[in-house]
Amino acid sequence: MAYASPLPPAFAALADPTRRAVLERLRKGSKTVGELAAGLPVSRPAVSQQLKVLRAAALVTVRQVGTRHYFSINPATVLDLRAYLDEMWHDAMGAYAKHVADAECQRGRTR
Amino acid sequence: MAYASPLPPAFAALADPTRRAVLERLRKGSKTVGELAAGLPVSRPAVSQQLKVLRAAALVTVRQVGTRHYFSINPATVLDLRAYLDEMWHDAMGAYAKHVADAECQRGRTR
DNA sequence: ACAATCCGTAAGCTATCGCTTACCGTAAGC
DNA sequence: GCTTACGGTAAGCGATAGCTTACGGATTGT
Repeated sequence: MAYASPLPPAFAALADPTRRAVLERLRKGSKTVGELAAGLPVSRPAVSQQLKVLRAAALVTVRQVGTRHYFSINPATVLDLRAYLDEMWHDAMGAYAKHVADAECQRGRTR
Repeated sequence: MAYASPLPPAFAALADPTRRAVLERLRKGSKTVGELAAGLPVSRPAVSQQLKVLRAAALVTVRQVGTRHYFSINPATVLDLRAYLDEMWHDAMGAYAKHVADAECQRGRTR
């Protein structure tokens, strides 16, 4: 519990291919806006806008050095998303086990 | 590795609030379309369309009994998403550690 | 055979998303 | 002080997402 508030924007942020491509390029370390845009098929302002979304979702953080803005992945939010999916997986497995058990019980009764 | 192909639609599917609400109601066990729609602020066809998206993303499975369609969470895909985020978290932590080490080295050199 | 239940699909509309171009502010270098 | 590099923001546009209503197909029960 207590994962309600900040996660929806994070999941929404992960929906866009460009944003996922940005995150992929940040996995190995921080990069500037220009560096990111150079390796992507969209313009620099587009990357800047997507970084704004990623920052609002707390998926990345910025570190400014002169005029350069170095963006990095925020591991905490990634961990929160992972935990949310972990709980969902756990619940789904539990529900599946219960379903199988019920079916087994049903077979026993009608045997 | 090997998580490239099916995950993008799954992440995109998790972006919509209605679809996340559907998944939330499936955590405790399978439900029919009508049952899901009854607890949501949208129409039944809307739920049906969202279930189609979730099914295409392999996030849910269907089990048909007569005219009823029981939907359940597909734990395998949830696990795949979790693993992807796990790797991303791991890489991001590694990059951060390397960054800290470099900064430390830099301080030592200029001291 | 007929009525009722359950659900998927088609058509259409509105809102939002993501991109581009153009512009402006800020910090470093000569 | 002026120029150059770097990047955030505004305006505008085309494409897409998600919803609604209306319809049709399939199964169950009488």
